Amino acid sequence: MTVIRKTQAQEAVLSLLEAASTALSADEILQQIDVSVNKTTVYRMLERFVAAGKVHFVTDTDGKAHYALCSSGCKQNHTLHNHLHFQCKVCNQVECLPVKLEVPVLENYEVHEMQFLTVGVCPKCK
Amino acid sequence: MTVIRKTQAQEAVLSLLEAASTALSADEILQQIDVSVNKTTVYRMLERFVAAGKVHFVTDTDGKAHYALCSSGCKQNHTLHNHLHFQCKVCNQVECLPVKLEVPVLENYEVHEMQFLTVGVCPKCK
DNA sequence: TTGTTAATGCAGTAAAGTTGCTTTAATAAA
DNA sequence: TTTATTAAAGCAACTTTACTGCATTAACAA
Repeated sequence: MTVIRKTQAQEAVLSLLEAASTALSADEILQQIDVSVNKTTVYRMLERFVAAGKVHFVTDTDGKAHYALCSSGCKQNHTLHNHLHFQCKVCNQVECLPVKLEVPVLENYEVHEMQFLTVGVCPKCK
Repeated sequence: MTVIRKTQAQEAVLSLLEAASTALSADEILQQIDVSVNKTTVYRMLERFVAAGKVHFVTDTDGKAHYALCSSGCKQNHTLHNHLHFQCKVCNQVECLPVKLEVPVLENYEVHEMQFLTVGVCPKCK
């Protein structure tokens, strides 16, 4: 396994994700970050974090990916993220909800990941 | 409500979706359709079908939308599609699974839609 | 048969993300 | 502390998916 180096950019992105109350898109990260980082760098970084199991993402209905730190309970069953996400149609933010869904075993299927998304209007935007 | 007219292109897309065993992307529809239809037309058509509740879609992890006909059991609880989908990492196909997930009521959230996606390797590709 | 307007086609555009390649800098080794 | 290695960053060009505006065509109701 290749080592992940402690760079200014990576630390900045990680602390952004830590402080965030919602799952951030690459775009949101680029807007909110206080150090100068290239777009490609952010994408590659997130890719590494996901591969390392530090971060997971959900793709919203518009096809945009939103990234969030993996919490302790986040991937209980191996690397599966069986918790619910919510996408607000008004503010376009996506958040992880502390709600786990039970999924029956899918005979003959090999399941690696899960992305459970609910869509509507969040409490703030109602 | 505006009327949906019975055009050659729309009938062709609908019968493609009917015959399909997987949820089709706009691209797959364009490749498989036997009449000459413009890309934009397909997108607008699908948009209409979704608005009319005839069709639903799931966005895969890569951000691409896959469309499937709504079956009778598809939207029992109003317009929610609380069944599971499966995206195969090998053949990149997405299918509707006859598995419904129970979602607890989300206090203070207004839920309009759901997209439940599992990702891995399908029986055919194993 | 005709008028209305839903649906189509075309061209151009936009957003999200990726690729190839070079350069920089974090870290291990000397 | 210096040097070597290579992970990470930066830049520019590109791909894919999808959308927009506008002109044209063709369902279908009257």
